[in-house]
This record gives sequence, structure tokens and C-alpha cells, in this order.
Amino acid sequence: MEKCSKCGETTLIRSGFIRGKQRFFCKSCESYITIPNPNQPPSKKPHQTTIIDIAKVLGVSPSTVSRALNDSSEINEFTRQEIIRVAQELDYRPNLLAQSLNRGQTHTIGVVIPDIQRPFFAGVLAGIQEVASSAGYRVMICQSNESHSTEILNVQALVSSQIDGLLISHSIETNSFEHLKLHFNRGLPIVHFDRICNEIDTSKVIQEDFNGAFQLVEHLIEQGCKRIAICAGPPDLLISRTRFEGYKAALEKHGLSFDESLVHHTGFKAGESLVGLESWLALPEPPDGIFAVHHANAVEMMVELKQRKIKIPKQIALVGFGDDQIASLIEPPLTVFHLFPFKIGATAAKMLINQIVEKEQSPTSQVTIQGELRVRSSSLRKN
Amino acid sequence: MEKCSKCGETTLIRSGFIRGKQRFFCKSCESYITIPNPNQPPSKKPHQTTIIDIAKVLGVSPSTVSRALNDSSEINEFTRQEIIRVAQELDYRPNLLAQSLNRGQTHTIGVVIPDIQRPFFAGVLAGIQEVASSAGYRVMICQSNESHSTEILNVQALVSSQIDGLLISHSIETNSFEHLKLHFNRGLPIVHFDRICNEIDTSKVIQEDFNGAFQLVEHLIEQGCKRIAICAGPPDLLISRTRFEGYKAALEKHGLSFDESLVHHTGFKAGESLVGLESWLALPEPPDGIFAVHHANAVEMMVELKQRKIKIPKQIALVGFGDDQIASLIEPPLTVFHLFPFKIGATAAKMLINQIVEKEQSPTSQVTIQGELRVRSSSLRKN
DNA sequence: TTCGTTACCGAAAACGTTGCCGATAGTTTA
DNA sequence: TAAACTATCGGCAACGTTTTCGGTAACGAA
Repeated sequence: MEKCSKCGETTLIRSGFIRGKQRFFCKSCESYITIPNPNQPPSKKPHQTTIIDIAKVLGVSPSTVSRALNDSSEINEFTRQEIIRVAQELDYRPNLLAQSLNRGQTHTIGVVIPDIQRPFFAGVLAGIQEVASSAGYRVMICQSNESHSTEILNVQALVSSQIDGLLISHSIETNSFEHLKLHFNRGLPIVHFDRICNEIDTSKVIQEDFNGAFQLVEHLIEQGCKRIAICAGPPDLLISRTRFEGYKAALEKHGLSFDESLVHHTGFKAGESLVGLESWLALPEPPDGIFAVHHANAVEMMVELKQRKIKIPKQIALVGFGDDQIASLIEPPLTVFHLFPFKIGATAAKMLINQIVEKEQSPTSQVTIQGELRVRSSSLRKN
Repeated sequence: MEKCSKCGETTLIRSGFIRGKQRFFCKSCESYITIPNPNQPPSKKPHQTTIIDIAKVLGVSPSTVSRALNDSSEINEFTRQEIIRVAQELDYRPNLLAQSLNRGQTHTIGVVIPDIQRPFFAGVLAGIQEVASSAGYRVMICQSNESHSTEILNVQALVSSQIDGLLISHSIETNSFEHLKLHFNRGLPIVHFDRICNEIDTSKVIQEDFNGAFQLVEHLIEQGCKRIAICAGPPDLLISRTRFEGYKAALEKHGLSFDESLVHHTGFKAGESLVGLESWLALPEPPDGIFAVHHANAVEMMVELKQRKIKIPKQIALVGFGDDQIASLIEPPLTVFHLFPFKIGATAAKMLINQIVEKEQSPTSQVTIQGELRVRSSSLRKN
């Protein structure tokens, strides 16, 4: 008969199984015991050194180590030096998880964008990274892939990761913003950029969507275009609508009539613009100028026009929105309204971090990053 | 005279200041007291609901809530349903920090790349994101900006963040790998891609650097080129050297002599290739073919050649490494050896995650992602 | 009855840090 | 020469979660 490991008596009786192991009950000391597993293979997980390790080496308390490492004033200079020395010897790295859990902030900002691979967003990211990392913040990036549901999941994942703030440019599909409102109301700092949302009172960074479109179209008109088509974006998207407004305003200013048949909407996907192009070219009176709201659309239309042996800009002048390396390299070089993605990202990150550190409900602001009309030969019809 | 808050006696004597507040010593109960700050403004930080909140609502213990939420078997079905109901009502989100701290893993992988904005790396990132997020992993991205010291900081930051594994493509400057060895030896799963390092026994994902270069150069030779120049990369970088070897092997195979004056090294920075081009054109016998190891170099040389009215490919044929949208759009379209960045990223992420979940020191492997020769008119001299 | 069993659940100890509070030796002041 | 003070340090709770261990009620079997 086994003996009780506590009182030593042999008054053990079986008492069922628990988690696969036989359990006993000792009637003397009235307690339950299980036979402990003797050979617990010490999982040997590689141990990161902690402040407790340092404390043990020096015979001080963890608090003291923490104070030394955080430049507290309540610590002896000699002790601090010793602690720092040992910390270096043991290659101590603070566990940011524990730190964040304790302090209640992670020094991490979340970013939700539709697609990393688009040069515009890659540029924005670079700007965000630059500002964030020089301010001591880490960045966690999620792609929505232009899907509303993915965007919601992204936001949830980031919030669960306890981000200190959120930068977001909405997906094309996104038309409801409850997933943001909730966290915004709970006090999560949020800054919108590019594809903003006006239903929530966040700070925003936008480009000159209206102005840019206006300038591009006006430029076409000045070059003598009379029938200007627009390859517009998704109608749900705010920036699409704004650029569309800019287009109409320019037409109106110069007394050109708006023609519904010269409007084609796309979803920013490859090839979608060609449908519109096709229909325009079939018109009894085809356009003599095309304004593409999305950069990639302009490029693919140019390729198509060249294949059809249509002279650019003689027969049709072409302008695009948003620059790319491609615009200047393609033949003929494309006239664009250049945005500054890096600056957009940097500005948004700066605003967000300000909001995070100031805590105050500082009034939300809206900043517009200036763009720049870059005229190239795809639109130069004079001379 | 103040009364001691513990024994009620008035045997208080002053005992110095501590953190700005007067301190007293009670001779009766022999203890120190300070006057407590009466009005501690309750900071009202917006409270995320925790399992404790849920536990309180239902009058159960936090353990039970945790069990319910983690699909433990040791829980009553009804209790579980109730807990899940309340959790939804309170919009409970698990605090991933606490979870990670407890479990010892973060479900986060770190990525270090030289530059987000290069289409190649953007593509890799997209592949990583895709695989990681569908496996339930988050991704933390750092840019080294081609700087060794930044890369070291990146790695440290990621390790401090307790990442479960690391994907890295080294910076140009990186020639020592101590910052990785340390963590690798401690058991951090690491997978190299693209710019790998052979000093550490990590798993690696590479492209066909040798083969690609070989095929490109062989293609030039088949097109009749006799003097083929190479715009090589940084000599320290392994992939540069490998591509250079491929170049030399192709020359050798076809009995062409290697000419040192036809070699120019760049650091992958804008404009650097033009110096080499200049010197080549000044040669008594200029090259009739150019192989650019870096995509951007090929593009900028093409622009320069066109400006100098040199016919491509008639006078000089041009081929590049690594595709881009630009290659097909530029005039003339550029022959390249196309890499598949998305696949590289996806593969690397898959390997890393396998390594993480298997824990075992599974033998490290090295995978080569097949490339593809894409012949375009920049190199077609026959027809 | 009394033992053996199952099905649950709670308490408490982790995880690594920080910050509040209290304690003490030594020093200065009255 | 006690009182007041300074400079340091240790203890402990807290952050939110998981997990181990032990306890109890209810039920079946001997």
C-alpha cells in the first residue's frame, strides 16, 4: 500500500482519475494526492535573461534592477553601473510584452491598408515607418485586400494586440464603419489617410483630390481637348467621387458640357478600364482626351491605345492621377498629378503619435498634402 | 498634533520627506506613515473588458471563463454558453499581450528587409502576409534601409517583442552576423531569403541567381553578342557574387573571354550604373550587350542609352534581372529573368511557421524558387 | 454504507515588469 | 542627542491570462 506523501499514513483510498492519473484520498489528513510524475523532462526552453536573473547575480531585488535600467533617480550610481554591467554580460533584453502589459501601452501602432504592393501604399508605409521608428514606435501592418470583412478582422486583430493607435485607409468595399466607431469611442486614437471616412470624427490626412483632378482636366482643356472622358474609380469611394467632382468643375468652368457617355467607373482592378476605352472609341464622336483617376488605368489604356495605333497625344491626350516611376519611363511619358505618398504616411504617423502622447482629446484636424502637376508629353498637343 | 492612522496615538514625529511628501514615525506602533493623497483623480482610462469582468457578471471564477473561451473539456456546456453570451455582450477581446506573456509565444513573426518600397520586397511581403495571416500569425516588419547598424537594431527590437520567428534578407552593408547567431543559438527560428548568409545554419529560400544570370548571358550570346558587359551589384553581397559567377560561366561555356574592363559594380543606388556605362562607351571597343544584375540599373541604363541615341538592341542589347511592371512597359520592352517575389515570401513564411510549430530541430533546408526567362525586344537582335 | 468515479469548478501560481509603499542606515540639524 | 532628513533598497501588488492542483457534489457499484 502506498503511503500518503503528507502525513505518511497508509490510509489512502482511491479517489477517481483526474487528467488521466490515478488520484488518492488520505483519510488521515483529509487531502487528495496524485502520484507526481517523477521524470518531468525539463523542456529546456531557451531562457531569455530577465531582470530576476540579474537580481540574483548581484543579490539585489528585481525592483532595484528595474530602477537601474529605467534611469530612476532613487538608485546608487555604483549599483546602477554594476547592474548595467551584468545586464550586458547576460545580454539582457527587456521583455516588451511584460513591459507593455504593465504599463498599459505597447508603443505599437497598427496600419491597415488595402494592398502593400501598390507603390502608393508602399510609399505611405515607408513614411509611417520612418516617423514611427524614430519616435520609438513599432508598426504592425495589415492588408485588407480591398475586402470589408478582412478589414474588420484586421482591426480586431490589431486591437487585440493592444495597439496604441491606428492608421487606416479603407478598402473599396467598406461602406459601414461600426468596426471603427466602437474602438474610437473607447478612446483608441485613429488617423485616417487617403481613403478616409467622414462618419467618424478622426484626424485625417488627404491629398488634393479635387484640385488635382481639376488641374489635370483644365490642363487638357488648355491643350485644346474638347471631349474629355474620365475613367473614374469605384463610385462608393470618397476619393473617387471627389476627383470626379474636380473633373466636372473643370469642365463647367471652361464651358464644356458634361457627357455621361464619357464616364466609366472601375474598381481599380487590372483591365477594367479597357471596357470603357472600347466603348468610347466606338462612339460617333470619340474623346480627344482621357483623364484616369487611377494611375494603373492610365498606363493600361496607354498600352491599349498604342496597340490600336492611336496617336498620343495627337488623337487622344492622356493624363493620370498619382505618379509612379512608370509614368516617366513609359512612352510617351505620362502627365500626372503627383501625390507624395511618403509625406502622407509620415504626416499621418506624426499626427497619430501626437494624439497618443498628448492623451488629451485634442481637436481633430484634417491636413491636405499638396500634390504637383507634372506635365509630360502624353498631354502636350500644342507645338 | 496629527494622530497616527494606525494606533491612534499622537506619538508622531517627523521623519523626513519621501518623494516630496512629509513622512511621520509613530513611536507607539513603530511604523512610518505618510499622509495619503486624498483626491486621486481616477484616471478613467477606457477599460477593455477582461475575463474578470465576465467572471464577475456570472459569479464564476476567471479560470472558468478562460476554460470556456479556450474550449477546454472540463467545463459544463451550459456554463460555456452563458460565458460566451456574456463575452459577446461585453465585446470581449482577449488581451494578446497577457496571453503571449503567459503562453510564452506571441504568434508573431518578424521580418527584416532592406526597403519596403522596392517592388521585389513588397511582393515578398505580400507573400509573407498571405501565408502568415492564414496560419494565424501576425507580422511585424522592419526596414534596415541597407544599413548594418539599423539591421541590428531591427533584430533587437523584434527579439524584444518576443517574436516567435524571424525572416530576414540582409542589408548590403551586412558582413558580420553576430547579431543573428546569438539568437539563433538560443533557439530562435530563423529563415533567410534572397540575401542569405551562409555562416549560420538556417533554412533559406533563394532564387536562381546563378542560373538566371547564366541564361540571360547565354541568351545574349545566342543573339550574337560578343562583348558583354555586366553591371554587377555590391561585391560583398552573396547574390551579386553568384550572379557574377553565372555571367562568367556563360562566357566560358561559349568561349568568350572575360574582360575586366566590362565589369562595373554598383550599390543598387540610383544613377550608379551610369558611371559604368559611360566608361564602357568610351572604350575603343564598346560592349554590344549589357547584363544588369539589378533591375533598376537596367532601366536607368536604357533611358541613358536612348538619350544617347544608341539603338537597342541593334547596337547594344540589354537584359536585366528581376522583373517589374516597368520591364514590359518601357520602350523597348526589357528582357529579364523574372523572379517570383510573392512565392519567395510565401515559401519562406511557410518554412518558418513549420519550424515554429514543430519545435524539433528539423534539419534546415534550402529551397530555390524557380525563375523564368522572359525574352523581350531589348535583346532580340535576330529576326 | 463505503468506496470508486466522473464532472465541474475555484484558488493560486506563474509569465516579466513597474511602481507604490515602507523600511533602514547613515547624516545633518537643532 | 534626539529629531529631522537623505539616499537607497526590498516587498508586494498589479497588468490579464493560462494552467496546475485540489476540492466537492453527485452518482454508480460493491
